Amino acid sequence: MNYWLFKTEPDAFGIDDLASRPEQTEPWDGVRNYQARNFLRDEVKSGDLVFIYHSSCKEIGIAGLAEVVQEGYVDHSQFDPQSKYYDPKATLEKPRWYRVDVKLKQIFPRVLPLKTIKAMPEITELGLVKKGHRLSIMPVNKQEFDILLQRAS
DNA sequence: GCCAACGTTGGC
DNA sequence: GCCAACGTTGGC
Repeated sequence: MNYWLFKTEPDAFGIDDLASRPEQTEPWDGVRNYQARNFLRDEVKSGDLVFIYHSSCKEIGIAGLAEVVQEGYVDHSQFDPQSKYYDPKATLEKPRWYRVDVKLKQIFPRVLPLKTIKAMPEITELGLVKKGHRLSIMPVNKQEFDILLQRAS
């Protein structure tokens, strides 16, 4: 089992949107970054646990926990000219972009702020606190996942 | 394949 | 709105 952190902008789609339809799964689509794509296509597996991270908003930080319920499959928005995620270079034979479905597990009592995470001496490997912090899908190692989960709960 | 120019992300 | 830190594009 692997652990991940997915970013989202809550003004567009946040943890409350995940929560509003608890019986359904939500597609994590629109990821258009190759490194993140590789994770979604090859490494994110059913049953993996995912921190939901809110970015570009008032309360920046980890807002809750979700579980992967459908692992990597082709993101069809890449073929749709009407979609803002349309990619003219993608073809049905050679799709470029993939997505997964997740289901909400838990909303944390309060958002665990980025500031707090950065101040935690145990958290050194997490992509958020390292240089290349712009990736929208990033792995979290088990040790740091456990520490963050405990701190957030 | 190099790299300058340009675009995007995302915290502040 | 600023700007650092990337990622992507395209000419050569």
